[in-house]
Amino acid sequence: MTTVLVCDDSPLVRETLRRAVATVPGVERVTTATSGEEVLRRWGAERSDLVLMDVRMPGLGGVEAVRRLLAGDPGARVIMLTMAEDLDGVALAVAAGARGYLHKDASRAELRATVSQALADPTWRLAPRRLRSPDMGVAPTLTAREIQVLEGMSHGRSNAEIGRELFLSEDTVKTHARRLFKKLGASDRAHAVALGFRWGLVR
Amino acid sequence: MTTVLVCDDSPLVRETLRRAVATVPGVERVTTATSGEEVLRRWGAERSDLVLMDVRMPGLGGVEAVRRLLAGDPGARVIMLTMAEDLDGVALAVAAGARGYLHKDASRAELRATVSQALADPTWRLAPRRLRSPDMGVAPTLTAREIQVLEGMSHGRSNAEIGRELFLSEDTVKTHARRLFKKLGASDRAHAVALGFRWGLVR
DNA sequence: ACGAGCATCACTCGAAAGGGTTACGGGGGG
DNA sequence: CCCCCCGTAACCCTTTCGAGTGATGCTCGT
Repeated sequence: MTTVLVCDDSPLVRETLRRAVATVPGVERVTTATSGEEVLRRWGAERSDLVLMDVRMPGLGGVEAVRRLLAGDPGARVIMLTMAEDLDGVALAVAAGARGYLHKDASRAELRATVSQALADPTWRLAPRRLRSPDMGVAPTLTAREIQVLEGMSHGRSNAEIGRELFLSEDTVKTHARRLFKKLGASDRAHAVALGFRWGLVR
Repeated sequence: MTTVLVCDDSPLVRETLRRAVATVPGVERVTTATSGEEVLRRWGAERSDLVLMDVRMPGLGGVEAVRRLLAGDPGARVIMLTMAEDLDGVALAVAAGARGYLHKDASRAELRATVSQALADPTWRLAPRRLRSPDMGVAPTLTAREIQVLEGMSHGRSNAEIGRELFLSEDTVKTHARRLFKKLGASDRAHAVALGFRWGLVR
């Protein structure tokens, strides 16, 4: 039973993809999920032969979802979907183990061809593109506090202001900041905010 | 001839929307565009009664597109489309003159109802939500240089590094930075990068 | 021809940020 | 039980930012 799982937070997009994938020869079942969390939750019970997942999703981003999925099941095949030229996100997802990516921009035919090929060849894999950092399998798993600090930064608040807001000392905020910089590989707060957006950690 | 213009950079989404809108009673023609630039370019030749436009588009963001469209034709009716909870973007778009917004998240029925209502009542307008800044009609029209500087920031580069990259003195970069901060209403580079992402100015 | 806006650069100054390091209590996993 | 990670906090020290101000040249539109 060849099953493909489509994961996208928008019902409109999800439905379109579901219908398109259903027409691929050999595909017998197309299931859908609305979030990375849902995919992970259901993976134990029902695995799929191929997962199409949006890079950009609220909550757990697509990149992080792939990472966790592959951590639990290294054999899972995932193709990332991307709206625009979200090269960073895609590169990171591929580095995290996604087999390839598709512009939603792709024509229906292109989409079907890619799905078809990925299903036919279990080892199929897009030639890795410019992956900025070779050891980029590491997860930017930020803690709750770190995300709060990152959000504060994305709203233009200084460390002192973030501290007041979260009832922390400025020094503590700086510690969280330093740690999240290291996790994200950011050189400063502006970079961290940018990476936060690209990873889907903040909006 | 009641015409609705659908603008989204993704063909898949665009087609889905086009088909959905076409089923709304009273709609006689649905045209599509793939970018804000295209909408503006074609507006002089062929106006539409209603525009559905994605907030998040490469190039000219949806927000800026609305602003420019309304600057040229204050009577234009625009409904913004948003993927996720891009509240900032939506708020800014509404402040810029969009009549309302739709989660792509919305059901087909909801979409049709909204389009129908907007067409029926030319004065229809969503109750303005939390618009963070009341005087937010101002455009974040960044110059090419300013965007280059903003992009540099989003890649974690210091002013000096951006200067070297663009063959400018650090002081010049700082001038561009200060100006773009003012335009965006940003308090620092991290905030500017965040706003850049929300406005769709950088990726 | 004039002003507006853009791009360029310089100088000062105070306020942040960021790196390094240390520390302590708590929770969870091996 | 011990170690690692998280959250909290502090200290030092250097670098960078960001605001303010002023100045010149260019181009475009009126």
